[in-house]
Amino acid sequence: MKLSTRGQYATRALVDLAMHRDEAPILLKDIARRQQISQRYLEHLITPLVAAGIIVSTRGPKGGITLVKSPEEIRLDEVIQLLEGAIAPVECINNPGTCIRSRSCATRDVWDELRQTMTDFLRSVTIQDLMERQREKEKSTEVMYYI
Amino acid sequence: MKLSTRGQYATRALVDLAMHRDEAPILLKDIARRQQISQRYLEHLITPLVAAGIIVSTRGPKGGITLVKSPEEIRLDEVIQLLEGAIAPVECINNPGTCIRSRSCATRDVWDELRQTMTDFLRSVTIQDLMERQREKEKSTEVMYYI
DNA sequence: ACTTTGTCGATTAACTTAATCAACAATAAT
DNA sequence: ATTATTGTTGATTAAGTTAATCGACAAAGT
Repeated sequence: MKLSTRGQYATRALVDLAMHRDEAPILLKDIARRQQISQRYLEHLITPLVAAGIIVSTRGPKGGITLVKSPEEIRLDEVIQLLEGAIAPVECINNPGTCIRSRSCATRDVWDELRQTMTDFLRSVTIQDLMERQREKEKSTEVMYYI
Repeated sequence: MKLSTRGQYATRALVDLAMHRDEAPILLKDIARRQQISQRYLEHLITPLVAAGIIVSTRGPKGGITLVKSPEEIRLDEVIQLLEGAIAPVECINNPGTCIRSRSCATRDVWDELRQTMTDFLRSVTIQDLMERQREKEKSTEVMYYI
């Protein structure tokens, strides 16, 4: 019951992008360094975000990627769905055909309710929320050092 | 973000066991046939359930497995945890040491809230609930045939 | 031209999953 | 006692997935 690194990294990349929005476009290299993600790997995670119109990329010197959808409109369920495919705790939720028991299976109904619960939660969190939480965390850390 | 077949099959096996409780002990062979699970595979899935005291097994003729914990006391979060390990959408939830960002990572906090949301939902569902839902489904199916 | 920066498809090593198999242990029936 | 039945356990394996990495390429600014 794990999220792959694709969803995790893409989320971190988007928060990073939101936090440095005033310096856009941002280099993949910088996101990779700050978020400790392999740049080669990150390149592949960016593609679906561009395709979905969440970010745009510009090549060449002074290029990089830029957040175009506003952070409060980017919800985690969308990010996860884009990077990992449909949220579904079991295969038969998306493809009922893969199991002949689908129509009459009570456990399947419960997995579908679990899917709904997870989706509802993820939909309630935006990149804006994550950015604010991160700012808050960093502020606390400063205070900690101060003490 | 998938449950493995271990959790799915074990859940189905427990519901099957609850539905045939009056005929206990139940043969693994029969559960495997009714639930369309490989018997060889199922053998491995019942071990943790025995270890947790949810079922007991008796060998030899007239043997099989018997539910000893009552169905309304068996919660799905326990079943999933036993078969798949701790519920955690990302590795750093259980092992904060695997990622040095753990202490200062806002996304990690959100994954932990997701874990809590999932756990709460799974804890709210018991094998008894699933058994009743299954009975209800089978009743509806009969009516369907009737029409 | 040349450098910078993103894009894309192919490949790969490591890991996980979902089984399967064989040898074994316990128990009931005869 | 012997035999048939039933669960137990550890080893093995084929297939699939994950998390990268690599190289060749395309676009854009200087």
